Amino acid sequence: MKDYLSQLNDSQKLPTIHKDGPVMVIAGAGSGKTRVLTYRIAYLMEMGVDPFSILALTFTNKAAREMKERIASIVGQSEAKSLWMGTFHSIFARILRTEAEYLGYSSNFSIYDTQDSERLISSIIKELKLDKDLYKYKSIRNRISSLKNNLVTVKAYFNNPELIQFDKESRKPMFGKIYQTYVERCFKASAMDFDDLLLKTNELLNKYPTVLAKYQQRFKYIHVDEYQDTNHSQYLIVKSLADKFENICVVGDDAQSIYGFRGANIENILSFQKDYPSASVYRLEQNYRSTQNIVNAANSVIKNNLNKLEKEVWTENEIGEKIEIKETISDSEEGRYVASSIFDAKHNFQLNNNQFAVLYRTNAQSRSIEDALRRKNIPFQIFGGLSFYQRKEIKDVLAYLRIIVNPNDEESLKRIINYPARGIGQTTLDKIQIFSNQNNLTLFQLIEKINQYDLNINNGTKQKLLDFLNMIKHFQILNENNNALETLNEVLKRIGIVNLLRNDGTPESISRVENIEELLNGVQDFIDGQEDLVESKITLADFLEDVALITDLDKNTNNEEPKVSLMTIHLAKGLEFPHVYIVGMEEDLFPSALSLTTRSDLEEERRLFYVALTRGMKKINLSYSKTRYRWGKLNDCEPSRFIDEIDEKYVNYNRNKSLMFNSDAVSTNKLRFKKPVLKKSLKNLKISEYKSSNLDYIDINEGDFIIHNRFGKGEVLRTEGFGGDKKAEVKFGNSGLKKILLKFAKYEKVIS
DNA sequence: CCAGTGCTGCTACCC
DNA sequence: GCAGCACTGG
Repeated sequence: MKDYLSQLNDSQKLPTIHKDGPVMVIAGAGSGKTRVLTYRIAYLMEMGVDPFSILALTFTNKAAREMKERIASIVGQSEAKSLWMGTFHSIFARILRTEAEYLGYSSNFSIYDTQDSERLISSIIKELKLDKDLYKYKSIRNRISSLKNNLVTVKAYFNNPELIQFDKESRKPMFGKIYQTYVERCFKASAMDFDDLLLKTNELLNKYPTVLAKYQQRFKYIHVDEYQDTNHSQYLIVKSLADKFENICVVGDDAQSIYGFRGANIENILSFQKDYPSASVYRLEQNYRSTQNIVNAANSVIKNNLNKLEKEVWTENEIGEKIEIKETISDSEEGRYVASSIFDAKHNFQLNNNQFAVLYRTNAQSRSIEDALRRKNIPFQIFGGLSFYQRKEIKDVLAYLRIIVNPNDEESLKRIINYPARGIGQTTLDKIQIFSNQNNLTLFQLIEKINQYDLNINNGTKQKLLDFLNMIKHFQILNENNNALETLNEVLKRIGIVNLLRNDGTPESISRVENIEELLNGVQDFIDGQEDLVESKITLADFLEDVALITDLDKNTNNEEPKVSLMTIHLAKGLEFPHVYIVGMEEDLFPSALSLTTRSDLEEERRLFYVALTRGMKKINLSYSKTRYRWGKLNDCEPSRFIDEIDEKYVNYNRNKSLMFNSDAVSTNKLRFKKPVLKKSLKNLKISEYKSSNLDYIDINEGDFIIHNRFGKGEVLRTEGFGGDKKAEVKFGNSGLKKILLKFAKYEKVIS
């Protein structure tokens, strides 16, 4: 039973069997920190600690699941099941549902995702008649988020002259009002955003000593993984929970702190010893993951940071291959380079696709890689970006489910009250929204009593509102007696969204139908995964909770064919791959242009590069391109400064070779701009300029044939107007008769 | 009321 | 390059 301890080296063993008191483990990349955490928890259980009193906070749900499985293999399935293990957000959402009443919430509260918050903020800005160019909803949301993560409530904000002054100076004096309205609206809708899950937990623990005592007593042993990435709000939660027993074990690596932008505070790890003077600090410095070349290269990079804990990561692994650096002339050539390099390595060394990962700084970069991999028939999987649950059709369907569980969920209601269209338009919506805000009713409550109020809405429309309401109520009753899958099926049948999309027939709507089918599978999977639950019925609320806090990494890919992984470096944290391609190694991209103003931001970018390098086990390929399309525009690029920071002993630099025999840049441009444009430098030409300089429309006349970029080939039946106003009525083979304004249309004339 | 179209602004990362 | 929004004519 105890032989798992023999799988640990001496420095891993010490924190593993250090049972009581505060423990900090500084764990270099690839040094086996997950192993320490897993075995430590297993060890505690063997020492007789009740699994119900062990809390482990991980960075992703996937990490929690995997850790649980490994613990289960040591101590047994049923014991491991009782552990409290998950992300901050999912653990505390669970606690908040149990204790919701303390905060004036009901336990069925909705969780607003970023988009829900943004939409709400947008509508508040509109409602307060503020200039939307000055009050940008995204930056307002970011500011609200960062205030919440620092526990600055609305009240605290208005008590703080400095904050108010700051917003005045940045010409947003009404920020406080927006913040206040936002918080009120969330509360009214019985909704919490992501930051609330932490903020309200703090509120719960601070204001209600009995609740605090209850959870302090329950969680006798607390573990926090990736401690360097906790923000102030998370830090305070952990601190108050651990205050009674001080059995707290945090694991992290300051060199891998990469979430400063969302409020993570690297100081949390740097000052652990101040918080717990009796803390034992252990260091894991032996890397088991990567070759010597990779470890040394990563060390040579991170050396450039000033703000760090001293440690030297080393390895006994083979020396390994040098890091390959490749220069390409365009982003599409970079894609082809990656694809053919993977192709060659696969065939030369008999490797599987899942041994490769392509990492990038921004999601937008995946495109050129995807194209190239597709052309080479290499299966791949993209993580992140627009995730499944953020797609429009999925959010629409989920909005119905959310309304069933929480009818006051305003963002969901606004989303679906007229989708699929049922004759409730903007005018009506405006009327009921204004009235509901003035009378402190939710939209749902207002519609219930719509006949009691004079809202200047005609009877036909009133009836439509009531029909909608009754449909939702019907779903609610249905949901009481059925499980999540049955309810979802009935909802889909009743709203007819699938047929609506099918009839549309466009490729997009077909893929939307597929996504909805996928959602059904997802519900089925969820139910299957919980079949051992005591209650036989899996409720919609359970499913929604899971969905709200799920991430792209969490999806189950076990039984599929092996694929190359594409993801941002942020997402790759904690993962490892034998072969890693880091693309887009260019100034202003990586390091990001926005990070260049302060030293600390630049250091965070460097840590990000450190994380990227240390994902690799066997081989790393870096690439940068001399030109790249960004925001639809071609830009010149310089190689990243980070390339030069790698000690040259560990690299092979493939510079400039491609320039001599590759005319890729020109051919790329030809592809992008279908017609040659004379006299203008191709490089800085915007697409929009090109569109408006479409001079061909003069030549189109009755009887001509054209090829339109969307409608395909068609015959011009007649024309009207002159010059820029000239329009043509065209009969298209596929799309029928269309009238197009020639100046703006994208088409070519067929020369017979 | 609503679908279709053109315009705008954005993108750095995520629970 | 694209999503989301505002505007317009039916």
